[in-house]
Amino acid sequence: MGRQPCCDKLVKKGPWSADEDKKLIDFILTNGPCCWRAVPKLAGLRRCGKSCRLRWTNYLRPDLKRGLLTDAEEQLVIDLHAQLGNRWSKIAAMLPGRTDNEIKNHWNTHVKKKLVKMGIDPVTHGPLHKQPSVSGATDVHVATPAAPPESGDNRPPSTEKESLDALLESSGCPSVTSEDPTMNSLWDDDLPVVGSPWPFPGSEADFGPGGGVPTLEENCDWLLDYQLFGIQGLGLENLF
DNA sequence: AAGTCGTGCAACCGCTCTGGT
DNA sequence: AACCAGAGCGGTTGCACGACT
Repeated sequence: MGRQPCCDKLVKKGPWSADEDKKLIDFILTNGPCCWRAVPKLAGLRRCGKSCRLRWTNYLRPDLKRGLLTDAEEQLVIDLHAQLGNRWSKIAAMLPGRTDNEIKNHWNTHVKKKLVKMGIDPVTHGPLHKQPSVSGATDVHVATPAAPPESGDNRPPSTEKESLDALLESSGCPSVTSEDPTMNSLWDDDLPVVGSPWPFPGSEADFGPGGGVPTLEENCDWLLDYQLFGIQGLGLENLF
């Protein structure tokens, strides 16, 4: 017996229209992000609940940063990937304003190639079997993996928290694994809920100008999108 | 100018995890 | 302990768009 489809076949698929976005935003702002299965029905959308959740978390969330990852962010992604493997949601949790999907895409389209070009295996972060072509190598620092990610459960070993701590310190980031609530919750597998403020101290210092949780001003692109929808005055200020 | 190719990103699919009963 | 439903995650796909020929 096959698995039951998560939603009926009448649901719309493909790109979201501005009107659908507006309905979803309107609903989430009023009711908060909960009960995703019920969201499309209550919001008047012919979409799968899953699709709504994805659209919100990857595109509509007000705390999202837009645009390419900065060098510092990319470096952190590489380091974290060396420690965590393909656990994109965990990696994304360390990069305020970035989504797992965005990081995953960036990894697959940019970083992978970059590492291969440098003769580094993007999976194990060790040297490739082929002799690395030194030409074209950049100054990207690659962490020595505490343990190569294994298929299936690639959770960090018990000493990994300490090694990541040292890693972040050495790369200019403050030690967040022991004091930082976000990092602690990360290791505790108890992440902040979507929509809650990021407890990420000194994020601008960590990620440079424009880093960290975007301010209202920094989200002007996002707000401009809303202006296009003509839905000003929805109480967005309550989200900040 | 037209066609082809490569790249980037949004979105979907299916599996796993988690909490409730 | 077993089962079920919903949520979350990671892999993959498909399309739009720009670069190149």
